[in-house]
Parts: sequence; structure tokens; C-alpha cells
Amino acid sequence: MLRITITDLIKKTLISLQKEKKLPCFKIPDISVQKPVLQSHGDYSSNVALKIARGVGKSPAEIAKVIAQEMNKLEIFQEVGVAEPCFINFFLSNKTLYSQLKEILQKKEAFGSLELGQGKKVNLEFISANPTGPLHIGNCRGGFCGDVLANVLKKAGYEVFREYYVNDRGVQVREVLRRSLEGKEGGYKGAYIEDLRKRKIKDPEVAAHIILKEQIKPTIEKMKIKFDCYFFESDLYRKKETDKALNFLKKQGFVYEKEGALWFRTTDLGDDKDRVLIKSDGQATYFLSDIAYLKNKFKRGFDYLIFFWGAEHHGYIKRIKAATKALGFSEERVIPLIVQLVKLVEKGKEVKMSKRAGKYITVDELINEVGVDVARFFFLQRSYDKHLLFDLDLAREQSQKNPVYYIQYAFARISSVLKKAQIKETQVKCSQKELELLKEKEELSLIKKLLRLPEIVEDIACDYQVHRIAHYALDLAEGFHCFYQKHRILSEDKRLEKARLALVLATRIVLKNTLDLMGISAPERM
RNA sequence: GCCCCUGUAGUUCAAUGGAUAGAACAGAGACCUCCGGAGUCUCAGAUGUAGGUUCGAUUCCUACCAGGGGCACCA
Repeated sequence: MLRITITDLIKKTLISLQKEKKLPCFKIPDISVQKPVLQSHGDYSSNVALKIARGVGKSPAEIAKVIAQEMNKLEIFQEVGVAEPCFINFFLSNKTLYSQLKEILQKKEAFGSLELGQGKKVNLEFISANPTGPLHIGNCRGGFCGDVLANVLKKAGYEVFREYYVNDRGVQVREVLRRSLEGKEGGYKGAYIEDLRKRKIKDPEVAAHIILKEQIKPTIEKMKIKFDCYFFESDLYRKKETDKALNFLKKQGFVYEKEGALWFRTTDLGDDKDRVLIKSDGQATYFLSDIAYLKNKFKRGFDYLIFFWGAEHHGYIKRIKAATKALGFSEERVIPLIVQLVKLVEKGKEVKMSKRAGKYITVDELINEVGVDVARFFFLQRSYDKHLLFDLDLAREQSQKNPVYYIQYAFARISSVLKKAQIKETQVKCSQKELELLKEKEELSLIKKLLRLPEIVEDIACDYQVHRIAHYALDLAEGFHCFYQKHRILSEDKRLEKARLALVLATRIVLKNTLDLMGISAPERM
């Protein structure tokens, strides 16, 4: 991966410059290499000179000059320059681009894979909607983002386990279902409740499992999400894990009694107030289940626990971090991701949803109307901390204009050209000499875009922001459309044709890998 | 009252503290003898307000203004 390579090269250069006494001794900081906005500023750039100038006692310009001079000797670059205010700009040599292109063609579906995770085990819990009814649009966001994050982390070299936590025991769930089945105030309405009533289902816990099986699971399949496990809260009780967790906390001295209830002194561990574990009526709270569940996950050997929560749960973070610390684990191993709420807009007005009134748009309805590819892309585009405005009219009427088609269209075009050229999945054997025929602006620019996939995977594996991949996919598709528009692939010049077909094949590979990560289909025809 | 998130173009969104703030849709215009026009290329258009931190702020800090979401022996 180029960005890592360049970072390493800078580090090596600094060390050798220090050895040669061209630079004084100092501790080498974390070096950041970024992609400049402007092409004229190079393919990559670094502010390392500015960063180390503080501790070195030389002017940044001087330092940058020395580093650039040294790095100019490296073959990977065509040029290493210095620009105001002391950025070091790296221009890749075309030779580097061609060899990287070859690598894509060799690696195929493995292109973009990293060993960043070193096989560490990650538990990714998402959706986990209460089994009281069908999934609604609010569940979509965390669902799709969780699924894609799982894909990306796997690509980055983590061992990923996807989990859905089923609150099948909680008082609230049981109470709501009981009221719903009996048609009482405070219950939910909807066809599925009617159906349960007709089937004479009385037990709320049975109802919960039926809803999970008949409503939620089929929808999840429709969303093209796969879970490795549905974890039942009731199992924690059946196996006495809640008792064990409570006893553990007691032994650690975190538990006290007040007004007939058992409290967990979470304030000792950074929470705003203490929390109840056992209510005065003897019932355990969800929080106790969650602590037992946390313990259970660590016991299963996960290095990191990632959760997707809606914004309404933000207050829960301190609590779960406190529990983590009380259990004796480092809080860095628990990573809660908060996604802001989804607001539904129709005809310019917000649509208020109510589960109680049976008034909400289900995920099934949404996917039936716009298709799973459009739905996935729509929810993937935004960063988690933005409120997501879901415009129903746009999704319904303008699906033709949806950017996901722009991306898929690029793939369809590629397939079409390859078909015409009668090239199947087989490798185009293209020599370095032939690849050197690719020197048009659009060709080189496309190659550079292809090479960014591993960087995107790395970035997401570090900050979990999956929307990066959606934006990358658009950028990649644009790169191909521009190239396609400007230059003919099939031509009389058979050597050039071969080189361009190699580029097209490589684009196909990277586009396919990107779409796979997003869980969006790559159609040969549209 | 306290806590969390957000204020960027007419609209919906981008931009690990970096260089001339990017797209898409909507608007104005151009490109079909040509591998799929669901495409390409032009033009026009934006950082809520006031301070601070520093070589450099859309990004970090403070105050204010505006929107959303939380503050249970629910989760």
C-alpha cells in the first residue's frame, strides 16, 4: 500500500539523515501522509517538516529541502518537491503506477485486503431491535452501517463476529406484547399483532420469538445482512450469568442497597449517577443483563466490542464504560458508535412515526419500493453524527437519478466492453512495455483512484466511518466514466487496446471489491 | 437546568489542524457518423455570530444564536 510505503520511506530517510548528521537527533513523530486536494500538489504530501521543526531548531523550509533532496533519489517517485508552507509533495513515477496496476490484476478480489487487524477478534453488535414488531426505518441505518463496517474490518484483517442481541426477557418487552395481544392501552397495533391474536398466542415470550422469526429475520435477509449469531437475553438468566455478574460486582464492592433496590456505584467509574441493578420489586434491570452480556463477550475471547446505538442511547455510554472498568477490562476495548436519528420526509414534511399507533414505514416496504441497493447506499452516504434526512419522494420517484446507478452503470459499461472484446475473467497478459502506453491524463488519474482502495479500508478500520467507502465508490466510478468518455478502448492499435483492457479489467476488480464491501450488487447489465 | 449531536451553495451532503472548501440534485449552456447518453464538459453559487489557541481553523477551545435527541427502580 502506497501511503504506508511512503510513510515508511520518510521515516527511513529521517533516520539516515540523522546518521549522516545532516539532521540533528530528535524523536521521530507520527508522520502523516495525505492526499492533496490539488493535483498540482502531488499524489501525496506530508507536513513532516513543519511537525519536526519545533524540536529541531532549523527552519521548516531547510528541513523540507534536505528531506526532499534525499527522497528524490528514490525510484518510486518521479519527483519530490517542496512547496509553501513547507509541504513535501510526492509525485509518483508512472513506472510505480504500472507495477501497482499489475498488482491489482494479480490480487483480484484480495486487492484492498490488509493485515492491519492481525487476526484480532471483533464482536460487532448491531440492530438489536426489540422483538416487538417489524423493523422500521430507524433500524436501517445502524443495520447497514454495521454490516458494512463488519465487511471492511474483515478486509482489514480482523476476525469479525456479527451479533444481534435479542431482548426477549425484559419487562418492557413482555409488558408491551402482553398489552398488544390483549388489545389494551399502551400496546402496539398492526397486522402482525392481529395475526398473533388469531393464532391465539398468549405468552409474550412466545410472541417475541415468533416476531423475531417471522418478521425480523426475513427482513434482515432482505436487507442482505448476515448475522453469525442471535444472542438471547433469556440465555443469560438461564445460565445464571446475571447472578454471576452481580456477585462479581458485589465482591468488588461496587454494589449497595438503597430503598430496597440494589445499586451499582457507577459514579466511581465516571458515570453521572449510580444505576439500579435489582429493582425493589426484585426484578433485574436491563443494565444487569447488559453487564452479564458484556462479561460473556469478553469471556468468548473478543479483543474489541463494537456497538451501534441510536442517538437516544448516548447516555448509556458512560454506564457501559463503567461496567467495563468494573469487570476489570480496559475501556478502549469497548467501542460504542452512536448514529444520529433518521428523519423521514415526505412532500417536504416530516413524517412522524409511532409504533404504538402502528404508523411507521417498515424496512420491508422501503426495500420493496426502492430496492435494497438504493436503500443501502442511501444510508451509507452520511457520517454517523449527522441527522439523516430520508426523503421518501426522492427515494421513490428519483431512483433513476440515485448515485448508486451511476456507480453500477460504470460496472455495466465495463462488463459490456469486456464482453465485446471477448475477454472473460481471464487475465490479460500485458507486459510492462505495453502498460507504458497508458499515459493519457484520464488513464493515469484512473489508476491513482484504483490504488486508493486499501487506504479507504485502512481509514475506515481506524475511525469506523463507513461513509468514506460510498464517497470513494462515486469517485472511482467518475474516474472510469471520464476515461471511457474521452478514450476508445477497442481500437486498431492492438497493443494500446491490450493495455487499456488491462486497465478496464483492473477497474472492474476494484469496483467489484468496493461494491462487495458495501453489499451492493454489481450488475453486468442494467 | 444538565448532557450528546448538528449549523458549509437554493436543497441534501463531503473535506485524519493544511495549500485555490469538493460533489450530487435543482438552474444556465455545450457534446450524439463513435465500445451503453443511467454518460461527459462549461458557467453560476457556501463555512450561523463573536472571540481565542498557532506558522495555518470548516475542523480544536469559550460565549452566543438556531435545529434535533437524551436526562426513570425503561433501554
